[in-house]
Amino acid sequence: MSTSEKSGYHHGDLRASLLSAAMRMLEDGEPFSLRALAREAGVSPTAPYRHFKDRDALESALAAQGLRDLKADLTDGRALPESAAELGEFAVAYVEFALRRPALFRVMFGNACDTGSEERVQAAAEIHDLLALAMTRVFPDVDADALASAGWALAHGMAYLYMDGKLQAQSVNEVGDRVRAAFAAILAARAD
Amino acid sequence: MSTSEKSGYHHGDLRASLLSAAMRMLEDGEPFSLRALAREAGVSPTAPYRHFKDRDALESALAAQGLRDLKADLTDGRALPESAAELGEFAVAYVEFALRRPALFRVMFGNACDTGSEERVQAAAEIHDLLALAMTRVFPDVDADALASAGWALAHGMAYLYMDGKLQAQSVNEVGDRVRAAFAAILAARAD
DNA sequence: GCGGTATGTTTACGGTGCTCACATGAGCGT
DNA sequence: ACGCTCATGTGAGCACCGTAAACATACCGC
Repeated sequence: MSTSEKSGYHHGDLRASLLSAAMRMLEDGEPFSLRALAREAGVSPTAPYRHFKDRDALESALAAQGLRDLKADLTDGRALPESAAELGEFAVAYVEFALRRPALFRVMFGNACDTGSEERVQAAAEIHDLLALAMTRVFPDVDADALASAGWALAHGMAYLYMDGKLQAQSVNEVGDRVRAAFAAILAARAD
Repeated sequence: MSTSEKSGYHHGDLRASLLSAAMRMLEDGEPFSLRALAREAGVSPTAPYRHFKDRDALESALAAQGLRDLKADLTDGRALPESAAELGEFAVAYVEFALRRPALFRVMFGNACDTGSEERVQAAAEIHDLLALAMTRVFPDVDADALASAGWALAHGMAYLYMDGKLQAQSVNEVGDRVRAAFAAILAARAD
């Protein structure tokens, strides 16, 4: 019945077990290996290959899940931004997601994502559309593509700079403040 | 005399050979391993450990060199930006560096850089100062720290998004145009 | 019940980073 | 010129990794 059911030889729901073990390891900051996942699931080292062609395939599944989680973070309990301030909160949520689950974030964005995984490209497209929609809602007058790229890049860049320690802050709250401040500052700057 | 001098047992300038071999591999897109570097230098697999404590130490040396190269790209043959447009060119140069040498760029920025390498932290600080200086020159009226972070994050984010295929373009020139457009768009957007 | 197939196992290969004990030889003080 | 020392390079070996091929099991439709 449940995923914890074990019938001896057959695991029952190995694919899901592998994914959730991988997710847990990513969030615990442990590096994960296919063999470690197999160990965790109590299964032989090569069993994962029955469910994933190779490591990349498993990572793509993780990435897709992560992208869906990120989208949920950005939409649940929050209306689409209507003002610059709300847009800033959007960015804060984006960066906080990255800082809360940095290893997952790297898996989600940190490679060329060569269209191999259908669910992954779709999840990525949804994020892209969501961000573009948010930007154009708030600033309908400006070149939509360029502005959407700029907004995404700003949040994405701050996420990476804090994840990688190039920018530093005492707490997650402080990071949030800095992200808000950065958004406000660049919107206040006038290109004359 | 030159570094190609070999006296049999002793290599002569192994440290430099390892670094330049690693740099070449990074730029050729090959993944590099300490053992591969040793092979390249015609030396035993463990010889590199006489010059680098571990892989991270070697990567830190590469990162430091990369950061110096990036700084040179941003300063040589270019005055410090005086206008928003020149600031955009600054960002374009930053992104083009990342796209020209993506693997190196990841080594430079893609980890927590735990202050282990003196030359690395200094090189990183110089980049940081340079970018902050550029931003505050152009926009002296706005919160300097926040604006510097925003400008850096914008360029950094665009670099990553294009490197990782989340944004796409036909050519490097087109990427440059998009970066300029993104800068222009966000500077044109008004927080009301 | 039977057979095909999805799933898991075993064994094996070549690669990795890294450690430790050992070999070499360049440079220095005498 | 001699001999020591110590930086540099070697070799064997460990524990891992991703992946492939051949084999074992047991679930499911006929």
